[in-house]
Amino acid sequence: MLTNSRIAYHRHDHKRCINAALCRAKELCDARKARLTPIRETVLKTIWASHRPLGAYEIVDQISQSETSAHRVFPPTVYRAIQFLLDQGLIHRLSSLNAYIGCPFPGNYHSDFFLICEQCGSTAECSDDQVDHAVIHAAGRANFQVESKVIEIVGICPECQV
Amino acid sequence: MLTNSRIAYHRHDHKRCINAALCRAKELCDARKARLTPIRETVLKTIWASHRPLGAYEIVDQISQSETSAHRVFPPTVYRAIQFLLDQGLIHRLSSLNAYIGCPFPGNYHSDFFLICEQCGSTAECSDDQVDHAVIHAAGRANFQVESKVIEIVGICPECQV
DNA sequence: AGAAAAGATGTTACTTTGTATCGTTTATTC
DNA sequence: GAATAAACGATACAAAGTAACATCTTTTCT
Ligand SMILES: [Zn+2]
Ligand SMILES: [Zn+2]
Ligand SMILES: [Zn+2]
Ligand SMILES: [Zn+2]
Repeated sequence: MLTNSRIAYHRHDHKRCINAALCRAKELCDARKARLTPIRETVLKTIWASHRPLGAYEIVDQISQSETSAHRVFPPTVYRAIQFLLDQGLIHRLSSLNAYIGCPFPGNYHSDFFLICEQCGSTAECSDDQVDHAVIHAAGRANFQVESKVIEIVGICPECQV
Repeated sequence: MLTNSRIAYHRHDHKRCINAALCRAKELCDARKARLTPIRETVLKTIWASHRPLGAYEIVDQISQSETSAHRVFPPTVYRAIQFLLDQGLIHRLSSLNAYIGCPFPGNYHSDFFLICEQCGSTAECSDDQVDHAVIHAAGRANFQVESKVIEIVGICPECQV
């Protein structure tokens, strides 16, 4: 099972997460000749501010209030950056929260699911063959051909358990 | 595996689905001393008009335009009915679509997931122990304690496959 | 039966999330 | 360097969901 749960749910040097994510994003965009423009990078950095999913308008507010950005930023600008980052697989959308979170393993194709802590909000991403197989097998019994899946698990993370 | 996929994706006498759902709803609400009021029943019937998930405002429009309802119905009225039906387990919400669908097996506790056809929109509900176990097991490896899950699979239903 | 409490609905106004559109700017291509 | 494509700024709007309050209905208690 591929997961960032060991990091996401525990004390760690989060600057390294941010740096790694930004570096990897540049690499991938370079390789794909996709343009990681300043706003797109700012949005990505804002989303990576923590391991908690961030709403689009929270991103708008964060960026508008930050020192670095001279002027206010408008929703369509942020949504366009979000769309780009989704297309590049650099972030994911959590449907059950209407929020966005950075992908810890972009590039490597993975069919992922999310563990969302209802206490602290921290969210880990996982990729597990057994879950995939179970879903595809169950769908197959209904003669249903799987294209994509949304799997979002809500519960209590190791740090928040008594 | 418990599922209504045999029915939902194929020609069938859908009036029986509707009748069964309404009957079962009355039974359950009676047993629980919950009040299945006229609006609540109308909303349930409207959602059960097909096996395709229906948005809240589509429900508002359907009911407002129907002969039977004298006057226009407002969003909060519908949302309150939706909340009641969700609480009673008579319908489910599909987060990835912002839409609602009738539950084919209310009463029996089931941890369910959905197979959403991207062609025709028809959606089946499934409940499968292997999927449950795979998810709980994967979460367990991250020391994550599962409370609830959102599993929505998008793909092609048997009828829509070439 | 009648009063009081609880539950449900009607209505207005509002919040949150996400887009269509159009004009302008910046980068790429020829 | 002109033409084309891509990205951004800004306004306005659509879609999904809710807060608040008045009114009406049902249930409960005396
Ligand atoms: Zn981190
Ligand atoms: Zn937690
Ligand atoms: Zn049916
Ligand atoms: Zn179909």
